[in-house]
Amino acid sequence: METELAELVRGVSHRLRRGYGERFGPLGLTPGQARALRAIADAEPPLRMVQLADLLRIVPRSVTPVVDALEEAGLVRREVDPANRRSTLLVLTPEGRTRYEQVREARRQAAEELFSVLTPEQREQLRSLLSLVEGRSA
Amino acid sequence: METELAELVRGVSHRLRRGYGERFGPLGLTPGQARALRAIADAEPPLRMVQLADLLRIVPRSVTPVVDALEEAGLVRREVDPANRRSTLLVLTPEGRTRYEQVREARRQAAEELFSVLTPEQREQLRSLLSLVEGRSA
DNA sequence: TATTGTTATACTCTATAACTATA
DNA sequence: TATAGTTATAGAGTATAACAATA
Repeated sequence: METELAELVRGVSHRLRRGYGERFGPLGLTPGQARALRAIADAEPPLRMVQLADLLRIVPRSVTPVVDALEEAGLVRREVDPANRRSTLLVLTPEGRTRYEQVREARRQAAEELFSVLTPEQREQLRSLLSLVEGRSA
Repeated sequence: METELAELVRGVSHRLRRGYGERFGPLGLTPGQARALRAIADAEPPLRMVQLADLLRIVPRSVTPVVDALEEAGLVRREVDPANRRSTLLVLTPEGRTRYEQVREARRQAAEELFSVLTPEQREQLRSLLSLVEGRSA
């Protein structure tokens, strides 16, 4: 019973990831990079590396190559925090802003495709149940 | 809206995988190996490599290292299919059977821990909704 | 010619440990 | 001494391409 639930979660997550991969590929981004770009774009004021790690729930070391890729692609700039020279601020470039809009649309399409079989009420139900499992307020 | 759903699925799946990893570690298995062991143990008659790949929804090439690990651990034996010498049959050893029982209990515990916040009715609801998304009969 | 499985290789995501610069 | 980030390294999971053996 619980086992089957677990397998279903795994399956849906797998499909989701695959859908993202296919849609982000043409944008030159992996799902992880797209996710980081989104976090950086939504942040105000600019994020530091540790904060991004927290948001993505990965260790700071694992953030480095992700930001490296975004920086090489010209989407994000690293800036030294004037207030604390140990810290790095992550600033979106104009190209980054444009790409982010495309990422957002790609995400929307992938999620829409996957969850299109559900009615709005069912989606809300699913969202509520998963929120409970995630331990956030439903 | 759909985006948030997607993020929730991702988070729950991540927790699930982490829970499995912690519990399978002492058994000397990665989550992927445990999953393959389960498929092999449940199969009757014995699976061939391609069939296992199909069940796990990965390409045959990716099955090879998983089965390598299970065979090195003495849990599974590769046998040439007498009916088709190109094929490899995957046979569980007695140790494999024992380990599989432990894996099953570990899985059960991990899933129970994660979904314990839900009532039985809510679990059934969640299972039903995810089944719809997975495109199987709810 | 098609199928089964493997060798070789590579990429994504994530982790731990040790180090540098700064506080 | 503690914090922010990096270099170095590793392991899990997955993929494509080329190939051998068999059908």
